[in-house]
Amino acid sequence: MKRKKSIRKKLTEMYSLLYSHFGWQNWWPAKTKFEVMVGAILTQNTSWKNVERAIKNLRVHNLINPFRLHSVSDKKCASLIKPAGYFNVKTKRLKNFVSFFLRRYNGSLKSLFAQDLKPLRHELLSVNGIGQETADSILLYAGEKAIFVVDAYTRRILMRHNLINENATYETIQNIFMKNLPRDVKLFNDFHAQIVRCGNVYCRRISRCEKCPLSNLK
DNA sequence: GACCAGGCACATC
DNA sequence: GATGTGCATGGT
Repeated sequence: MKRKKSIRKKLTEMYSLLYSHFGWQNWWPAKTKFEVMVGAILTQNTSWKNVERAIKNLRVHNLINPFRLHSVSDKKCASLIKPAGYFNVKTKRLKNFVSFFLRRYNGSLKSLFAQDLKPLRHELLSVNGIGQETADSILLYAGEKAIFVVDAYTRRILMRHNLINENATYETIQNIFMKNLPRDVKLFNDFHAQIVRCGNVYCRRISRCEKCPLSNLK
């Protein structure tokens, strides 16, 4: 109980320090919910800068739309998302996801996100190319469901502050946030955004960095 | 030129 | 289950 209380305190303090330093992050950086989902796939193991170029290309060709993206050729799609890397794999993943979205929900965001969190997460994970982080990004940032996204930054920051060890699983890390914070979509949204911002702006290593707003975190 | 980036699936042991 | 590997561009 004591342990749990201290984790809760540490997380709260962490968010408070980040928020004071960076301000509200206004995530996810996308124009539409569908674009959030596309971006979530494109950003797999890739820097956001490169994803932005890919998304821009898709926008120019009017392909940020499930029906049009579904009918474009693989070759064309791959050429447009090339800057995001892994373009052949990601073309397949985008197509897999869009096929699922059209087949199961007729391309309707409303029906997709009318589903409850748990079954929808399960469904998303059954799509080849959508893993836990991608599914959770879609659920939180497009679906506005209260689930915490775990990524490389999240793992690193928790390790840096001794809240996990290096072999902690995705689920373990996710539970640290989910079980110690109020289930608040806005908080989950901005907390994860702050973590990414902090990782991008300051150090990317496990060791602490002096400029980091969390450097004085006890 | 090496190393890394907001992963994931698949093969192999 | 754990561990290794392929996928690929662009920045540092």
